[in-house]
Amino acid sequence: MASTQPCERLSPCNGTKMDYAEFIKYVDITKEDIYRGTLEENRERIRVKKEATVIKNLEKIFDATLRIANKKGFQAMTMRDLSLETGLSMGALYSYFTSKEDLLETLQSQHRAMTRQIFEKCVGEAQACSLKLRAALKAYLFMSEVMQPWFFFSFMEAKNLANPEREKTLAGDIYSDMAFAEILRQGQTEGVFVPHDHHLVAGAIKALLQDWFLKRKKYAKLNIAIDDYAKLVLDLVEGYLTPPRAPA
Amino acid sequence: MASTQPCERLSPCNGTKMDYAEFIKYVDITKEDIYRGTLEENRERIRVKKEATVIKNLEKIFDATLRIANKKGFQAMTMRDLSLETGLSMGALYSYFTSKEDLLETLQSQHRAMTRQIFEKCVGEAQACSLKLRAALKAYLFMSEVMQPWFFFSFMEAKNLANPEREKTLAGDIYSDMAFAEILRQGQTEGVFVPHDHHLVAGAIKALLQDWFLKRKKYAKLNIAIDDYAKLVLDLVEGYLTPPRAPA
DNA sequence: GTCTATATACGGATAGAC
DNA sequence: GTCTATCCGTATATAGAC
Repeated sequence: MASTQPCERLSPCNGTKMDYAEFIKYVDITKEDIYRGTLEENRERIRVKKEATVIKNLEKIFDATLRIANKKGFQAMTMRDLSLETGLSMGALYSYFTSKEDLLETLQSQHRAMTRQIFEKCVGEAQACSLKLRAALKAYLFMSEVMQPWFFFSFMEAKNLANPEREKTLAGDIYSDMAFAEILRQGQTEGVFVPHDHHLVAGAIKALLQDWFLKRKKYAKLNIAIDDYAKLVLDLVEGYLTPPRAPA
Repeated sequence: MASTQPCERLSPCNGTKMDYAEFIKYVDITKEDIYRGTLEENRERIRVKKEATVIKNLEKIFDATLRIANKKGFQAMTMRDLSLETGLSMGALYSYFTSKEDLLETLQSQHRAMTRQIFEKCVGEAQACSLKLRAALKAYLFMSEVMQPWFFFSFMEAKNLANPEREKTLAGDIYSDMAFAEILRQGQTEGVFVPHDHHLVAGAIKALLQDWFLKRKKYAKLNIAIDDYAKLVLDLVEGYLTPPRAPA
């Protein structure tokens, strides 16, 4: 709304030095945009009219669902659990979605929309391959931290989706794999990285990044900060991709 | 039974060159021992007497459970699904466990017993740290391949367990983390590896290894062989732990 | 040991009052 | 918009025949 110049907008992509603190601010802005956007799309299914009410309750419902489902699984969560946790009655819940499965799909699609949009914005602008790699890596990692419950949920419940939705989630996963692989390919072409299997290394990067949101508690217990973790992954990958200095 | 000398037994640990093919033979031997052992332990709960029948049906039940649950989740699997898939009636099923939850726990404990025993046997004998690291890494990876459904199941359903069992599974996970960390610590002490955070790097190794059983289909589609994957992980980790050669 | 038939309860979903 | 009360299918688990 405020007339800000483009350059005023935080731009985490242009920096190899971006850390998590900077990233948070950037994401909080865009997350609301996306959230509101998705609600518009799904407006048909929602019987409640007043927008403020919808936003408030949907957030309650999403939060509660993620909390319960990430503890004992979405299937094991009953609508009565959800009713208790949100403070909304069964009837009220069902005015925000048509079925339990519908709720699952909405959550997944919301997650896809958020991640894809943020990820693209973060990686898009970067220039040199090595910077691009760092930008993509941090974008994914930091995103998974801000939205940890979403990432965890999406990963764990992906296989339980029915087919049209299952494919979409899979596609989203492949998409980020491809994004990494493409950066690697480009880097190899330019001679910045040593020859390697792009898809294999891209997969390894993703595996390392996903571990952060899959085992968040473990890392908290070990007192490992996210910026340190980002550095480890970068060091591992760059050590592999960057040729050891030739003897003088 | 046959009087074989100890040295005749396959010993995958002594080799940096061990590959997957060798490993399979080794594991097939021990897996049956363990299997039979666990059955002895749980004998009380099982109402069926004839041992051959028990073994045959338990294997059917375990296989079917893993197949169904890994597709749509253990909670979503009904006992009728299981009855259909095994060819056993509901009544027959319940003579092998007391409840659905009991089945879940039996599976998890069976998995813990198998992995722990094999892992220890594989790592125990190795000597130098760098060899030990390779042995442990391959032991875990190859094990997860031979018993992929078990590993996948255990990972995905861990959070759905009730507390006494949940703790045990967590402990098993920490155990292998510690095993790696201990090797790393020793290696650093001996000056073989550069200084690093043992637990952090151990976690990274595990993350890479687990990706193999979590996304087996992806790797199959990419035509990546397990021995190649082992090499990638080793290269990544050794590149990080081993100092770049000093300029001549 | 395994089957069929069934008791019992629980979960998803809705109707209709407020 | 939200609640309470309730319907109905389905899931776990068992009883008892063979």
